[in-house]
Amino acid sequence: MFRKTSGNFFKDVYEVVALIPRGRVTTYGAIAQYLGSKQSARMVGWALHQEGCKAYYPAHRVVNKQGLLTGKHFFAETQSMESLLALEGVLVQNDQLQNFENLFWDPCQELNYWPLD
DNA sequence: GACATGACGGCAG
DNA sequence: CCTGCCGCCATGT
Repeated sequence: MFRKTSGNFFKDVYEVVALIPRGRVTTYGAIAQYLGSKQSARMVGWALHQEGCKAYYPAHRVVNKQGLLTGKHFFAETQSMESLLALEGVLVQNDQLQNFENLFWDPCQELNYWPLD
């Protein structure tokens, strides 16, 4: 289940993102850590770029460690991250998540799995 | 097959 | 406090 990166990195990212509860958000680093490679946060963002812009899954719930919407630029204006998040009750101001630490959803914690690290 | 790049993050200077 | 570099993995040229 917790298979490491074996070409399924995208799949794993997709899987984790899909598990993000509505109205909550997570970070690239958190997902990367959950996948066992906390240092490959870049890959997470890259993975989202592959399928994220298609709006097939809530990529808008994934932000950077600062709670900043770094990827909003890749969303269509009609479905901007801010709007989508706002619909879920998540307040965003100037690309910055409000009350971010309270909305933060850590897969390692919520999924009851802690990497051996 | 090699080099450059990307929605990041942590640490060093 | 701010700037810069390295690491990580997969994709594109």
